[in-house]
Amino acid sequence: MPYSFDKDSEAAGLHDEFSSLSEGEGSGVNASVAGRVLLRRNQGNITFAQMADASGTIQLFAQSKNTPEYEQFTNLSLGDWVGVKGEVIKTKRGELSVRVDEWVLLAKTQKPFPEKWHGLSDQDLRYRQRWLDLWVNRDVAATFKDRSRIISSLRSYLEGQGFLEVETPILQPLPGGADARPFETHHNSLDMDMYLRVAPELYLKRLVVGGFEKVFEIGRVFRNEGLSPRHNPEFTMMEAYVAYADYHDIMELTENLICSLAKEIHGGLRIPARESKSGDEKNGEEKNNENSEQKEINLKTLDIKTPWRRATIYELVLEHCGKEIDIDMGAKQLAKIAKDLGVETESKWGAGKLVLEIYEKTTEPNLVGPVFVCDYPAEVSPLARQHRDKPGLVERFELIINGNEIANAFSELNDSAIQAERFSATHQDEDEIRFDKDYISALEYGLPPTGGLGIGIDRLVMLLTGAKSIRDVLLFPTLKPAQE
RNA sequence: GGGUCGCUAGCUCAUCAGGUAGAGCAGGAGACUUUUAAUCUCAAGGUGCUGGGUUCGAGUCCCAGGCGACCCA
Repeated sequence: MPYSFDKDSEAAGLHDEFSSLSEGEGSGVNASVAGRVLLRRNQGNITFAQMADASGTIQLFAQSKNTPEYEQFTNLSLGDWVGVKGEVIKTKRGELSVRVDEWVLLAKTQKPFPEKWHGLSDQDLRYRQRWLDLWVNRDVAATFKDRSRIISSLRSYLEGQGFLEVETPILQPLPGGADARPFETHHNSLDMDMYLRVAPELYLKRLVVGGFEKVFEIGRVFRNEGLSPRHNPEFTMMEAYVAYADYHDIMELTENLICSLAKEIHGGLRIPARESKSGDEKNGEEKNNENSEQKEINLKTLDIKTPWRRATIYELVLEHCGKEIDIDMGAKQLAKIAKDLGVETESKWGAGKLVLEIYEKTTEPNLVGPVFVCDYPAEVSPLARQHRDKPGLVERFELIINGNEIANAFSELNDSAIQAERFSATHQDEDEIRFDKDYISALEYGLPPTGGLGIGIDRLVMLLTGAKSIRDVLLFPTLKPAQE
């Protein structure tokens, strides 16, 4: 079999170029295409095959009288790779085709391809044999093309804003920057334990200390936690830091960035909307009794027109539960309010944790957004800077769109002494592994006022493509090995 | 970690109440000169996720385990 093939046309390109041919007409133009045979219909001295390449599908039209080795062509298996050269024609039934004047088998499939009509639907097999899923379920391939476009647009947007893209350590001596369980590993020749990063945050801020005023990183982070439709142990994070900026500036950056991506992917600010996970369950049952067209209508779009709402946790909780809460109330009173609202609490929790828990349990699940949820308790935000007006709070926001947490950001804490205290106050039960002396030392050299932003790329892709599970935006989601 | 559902031919699915499994497509052989999931004929294809148990007899019932999906923590 050949080592290369001289392909000059893509399936989709041929459809664009020759759509105006009329039935039975030849274009007089020769094309060479290559791809996989996905369907074959033998008809005596004539054979039709549907061939797919990365761009789409095109019909191949072979005839015994002018297709060399016609017999072998009629014996092609579904899944075989072929290269074909011939005139672009439209058949009597109006199907654009490449007439097989020359052809070559490029690779043979040794295993049967999935069924041509029902395809591959077993989720397990689809994830484990993604190479088949990509051919058989073409919308899967489309999602990953969108993912690539989103990341590429994100990168060029930030570069256009003057950001410098950097790479920081994935192997870290201390797992910092997020409250998550790390994966542990060991470096043999240094004979030291190391951790796969849970976030790049602390290194990126070191770089702002180093004078890079606008930096960002897109990279894999690892969290040793459970799997779910929204969690994978390794996922992709984008973090960006802007010197001299505060969280208000970051809200603007975030809004502009995401709108620019939505326009790139959808041509506007209407994005696919999923039914929110809570509350719709019962309605869903009623809807299921109706026909499937009704379901289609339920696939709404969400208009993310700007400006996006900015509201504090306290305003939002008041709106959704009618309860006023405040960080000044103290743990006792907040615990009582939590109890009234049916939120379970633990006695060791402080006021900040209680506020967060009340918000997360009663209010967050009902938010659709886009909304910037602002001003978290300091107690649960050890890397964010204290609020300029309100003691006990920090200048931090999370962005909710379509019921999903898309971004987390703050005015960065740049006071080394306060940061040292926060490190000590959190994770008391985990020894000193979270106390990053080296980072404190960097802060002692002076971090200018800085705004930072983190966006989970997988969730962003889910948002923009309408994917229901994170596994649908990861080519190879984490799975247990199949039984041998 | 808990609950629910699933696992039968390469793929997609059947098998009613327990009686040693059936179809479509794919793969093989053949027919057919414009098909669109082409059609038609013929033959072949199975360690029923694994391991135990109940039973004369288990894909089916029971227990344990594996993997996956969804929900909950």
